[in-house]
Amino acid sequence: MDDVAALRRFNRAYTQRIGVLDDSYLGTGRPLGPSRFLFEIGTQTWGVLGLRRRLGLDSGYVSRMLRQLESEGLAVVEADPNDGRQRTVRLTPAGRREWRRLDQRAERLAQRLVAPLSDRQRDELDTALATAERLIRAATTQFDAVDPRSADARWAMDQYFAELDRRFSDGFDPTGVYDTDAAALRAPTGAFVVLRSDHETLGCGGVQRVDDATSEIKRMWIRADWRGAGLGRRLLEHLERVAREHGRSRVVLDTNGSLTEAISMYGRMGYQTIERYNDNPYAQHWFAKDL
Amino acid sequence: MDDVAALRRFNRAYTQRIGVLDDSYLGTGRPLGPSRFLFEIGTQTWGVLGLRRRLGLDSGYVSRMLRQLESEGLAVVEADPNDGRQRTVRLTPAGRREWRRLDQRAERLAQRLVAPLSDRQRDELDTALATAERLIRAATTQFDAVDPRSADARWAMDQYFAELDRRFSDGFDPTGVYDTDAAALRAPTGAFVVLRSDHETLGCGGVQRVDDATSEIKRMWIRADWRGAGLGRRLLEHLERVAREHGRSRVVLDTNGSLTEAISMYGRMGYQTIERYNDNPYAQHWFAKDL
DNA sequence: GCACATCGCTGACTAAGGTCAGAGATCGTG
DNA sequence: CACGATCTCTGACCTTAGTCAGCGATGTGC
Repeated sequence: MDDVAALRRFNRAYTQRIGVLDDSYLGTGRPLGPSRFLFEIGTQTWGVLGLRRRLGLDSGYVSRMLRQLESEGLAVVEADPNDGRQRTVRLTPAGRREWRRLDQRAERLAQRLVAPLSDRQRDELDTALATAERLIRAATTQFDAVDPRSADARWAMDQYFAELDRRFSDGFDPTGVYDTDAAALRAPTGAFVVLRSDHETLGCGGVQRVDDATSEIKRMWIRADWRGAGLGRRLLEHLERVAREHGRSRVVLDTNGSLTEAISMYGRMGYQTIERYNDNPYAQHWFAKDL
Repeated sequence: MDDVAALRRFNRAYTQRIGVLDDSYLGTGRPLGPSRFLFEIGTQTWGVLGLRRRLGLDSGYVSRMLRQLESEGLAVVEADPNDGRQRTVRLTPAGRREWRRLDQRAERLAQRLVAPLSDRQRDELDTALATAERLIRAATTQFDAVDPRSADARWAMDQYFAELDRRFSDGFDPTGVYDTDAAALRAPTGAFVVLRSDHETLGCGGVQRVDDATSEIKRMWIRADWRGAGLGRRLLEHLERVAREHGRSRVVLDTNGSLTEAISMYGRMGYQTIERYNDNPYAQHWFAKDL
């Protein structure tokens, strides 16, 4: 298996050198942990719980770091107005200054690192790293089952509907679909998943029951700037797997003629054109696949 | 300066995920330090001093780690036969087994990471990472002034002479040049530098005095598999800088007609053809540049 | 053969980074 | 309003990773 040799070679070469970027946290008179944490807070107000989950840190450890940042006047921790158990954190002006300092340190280190390269080489490096980042993020994108009424699901669906509205010749009217979806795209007979990378939502999709043997795939959407990274294929495979887990032997879906990329993907993935099976006014093509 | 935005974005995306590759050292029932050290020893016999320098570790810390590896029967530490103060270390069969285990762990982690990608995407990732690795290593290559009689210098010159022998139509006879170079390419009137990346030597080059106003550039060589990464240009600039530091206002050099890449680089770098200035039997072109 | 440098080892020490259990406050549900 | 669940915080504790000074053995230059 030489598949991953390049990855491993790169990793060894990289961590030794660019690990230096993390050293930008050093020499700030503050240990690495709190520095990194401060940097992660950045300019937003975060729920402490979410931040902790994202960084995978222990509750006690985070609490102590917050006390330290507070005592240095860099951050303020307040109760979450919606949930008195949770707390939120944001940087004070002094904290933001410190954040900028760290940011500039990292910037300078990065610049010093590429300084010996020619302009053309720097462009080449930019391109290579952007490509690698995209692929690595695509590879590590998570498919999370969520409630269709959750904030993430709602956001993704809104993006999806907005795009439909732009692309369909007569626009798209989402009236009523939230409620329908909320009921249909849930366990035990349905599901809704969002694609997540870092704290970004990259896409969504759902399945719902048609009859005991059949599920319908709905609301499949990938963010425009993430298309072509293979996420659509993997999402479709994922939803088919979910349908199988629901005991179905067949999936169906409908689509509008303007969604050409989607239509060609369905073809590649083994979907066959079938007769109209519903009265969706926006649908112009109907597909099915045996699982 | 958006120059380094891609680098920084990549770094954030990468370290969070591929940092996982370093976690392959974890769960071995041994702390990270000794594991990493064991892996670094690998299949060779190393001088403890060299290993320590390479990894930048404290003498006491290393000593303790060696005692631990010894007590677990993974490594043997012996006196260096050439220097009773120094010690050497190598892995026992059990140590090599442990090394293979770590290697396989990292391999599996890397494979799992890229598993969701299609074959085409994996190829794309390989290419992007190989490009990035090459550029990053090129950018961080060190130019170290060394004695021309040192082992590294000797190795690089041997490579260089072997290549000349292959490329010159009548071959190349290095008899006597080692002694001449040993005298000429040294402080205070000369210099010899080797290009290093990790523990590899990627190239070499030297300058020697011609007269108080003039230095000659000699033995410029870049490893064949590292050409095109801009190292030649940087080496030439480096040697010109050294000549300036020696108070020279002009550099000269000679070359053989078969070294076409070198000749075109001299042209790009502002060198002008001049008359024969020496009786080097292999030289067919002579160049000069005012500093 | 002497002075001095170098190398490895040991003991003593430290900071960083983190884990764990339990207490107290608050929320959601019936 | 009672009950269990959830979140934060604190105190106690631990390992890891590393530093530093000094000692003894060995090498190098004169």
